[in-house]
Amino acid sequence: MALPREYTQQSCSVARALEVVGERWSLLIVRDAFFGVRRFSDFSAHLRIPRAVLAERLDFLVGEGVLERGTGTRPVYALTAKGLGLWPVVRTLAEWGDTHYGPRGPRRLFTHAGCGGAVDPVGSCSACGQGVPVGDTVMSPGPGFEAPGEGANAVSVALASPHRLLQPLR
Amino acid sequence: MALPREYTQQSCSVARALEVVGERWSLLIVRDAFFGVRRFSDFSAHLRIPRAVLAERLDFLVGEGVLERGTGTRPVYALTAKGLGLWPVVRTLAEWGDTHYGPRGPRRLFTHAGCGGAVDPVGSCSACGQGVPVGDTVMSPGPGFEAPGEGANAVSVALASPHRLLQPLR
DNA sequence: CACAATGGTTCGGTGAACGAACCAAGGTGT
DNA sequence: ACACCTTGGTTCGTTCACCGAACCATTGTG
Repeated sequence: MALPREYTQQSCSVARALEVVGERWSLLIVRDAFFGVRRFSDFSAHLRIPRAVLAERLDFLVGEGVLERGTGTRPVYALTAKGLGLWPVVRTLAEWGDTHYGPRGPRRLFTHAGCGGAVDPVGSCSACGQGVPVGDTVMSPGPGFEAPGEGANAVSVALASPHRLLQPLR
Repeated sequence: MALPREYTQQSCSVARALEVVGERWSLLIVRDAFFGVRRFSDFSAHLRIPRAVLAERLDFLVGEGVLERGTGTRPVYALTAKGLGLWPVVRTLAEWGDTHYGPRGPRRLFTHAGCGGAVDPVGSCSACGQGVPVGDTVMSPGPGFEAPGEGANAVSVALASPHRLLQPLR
């Protein structure tokens, strides 16, 4: 009963959510999916995560309806509508991390693709006041961003330039 | 180097944040701190967490400046300003959990202590439009709330009625 | 056709989480 | 003042999650 992902005694939505995304690596996989990572090998290369763990996590997230897997032997993984709902979680975590562990300011900036205004964690544009869908959000390197070094993987390199969220990397 | 809480290869604020709060039980401890839980035994009773794990987590969160510990052999634990910054994370997680794993609607409602308006995950009051500090937020049972059963611990019982966030339970 | 890329799966080792037991100090009641 | 209870831990042996290395089958490319 006391399975490592579960919080069986908790009658609480935070616990229910953590049962899905609270395991080690899960939220980083979800984050990468928002950034447009789609392929097993790209998740693996970017996250430097053991392949067995990645496979298990992807399976589980697909099973919970957070991600969906394309067909074939070379499937792509994409966030479902349910998975898209995790953006405020990812974003608020990033903001907190930036504030307290980002000495040079935010690593990523998020702007509205249409008007260029800053998009807040729950998706409002500071310039035009509209709710901005995740897919209309452009992510750019911020002042705290560390450029990929020599020999960095292709995903890190691709994510080092402005890029729409959810846009597949390839 | 590949310590279980760390994500050493990640140049990312989400990863930095998860290094602090991403371990099993940490975010639930933080959640409970928002609810006003202050004592070791109360965290232990409410979370049903192994005591060694709780002690280690509290130590770590204190070390990271998320919580502070009072003096004496019976210390109270309270969120620091840094810890308070995690409220949007906790709240957005709860919202996502409510949406997808709460068949009867939200388990908790959050209202502005002054005017009674609904408070959104980043702290805006829907009635008066003001930013609402966490401590001015009243948490009440919502439609999806499950009342504590027979023999439930005192913390669950205390949290079953409307209560200001951060207000110590005792 | 040969080789590389891809998406896994298996395996043994290490460490985290677990429940049970123990312990020292402080608090409370008689 | 003393005995007992409560509190906040700490220790310990067991189980399992995560890890890195190795292996493998299928597909894609030159």
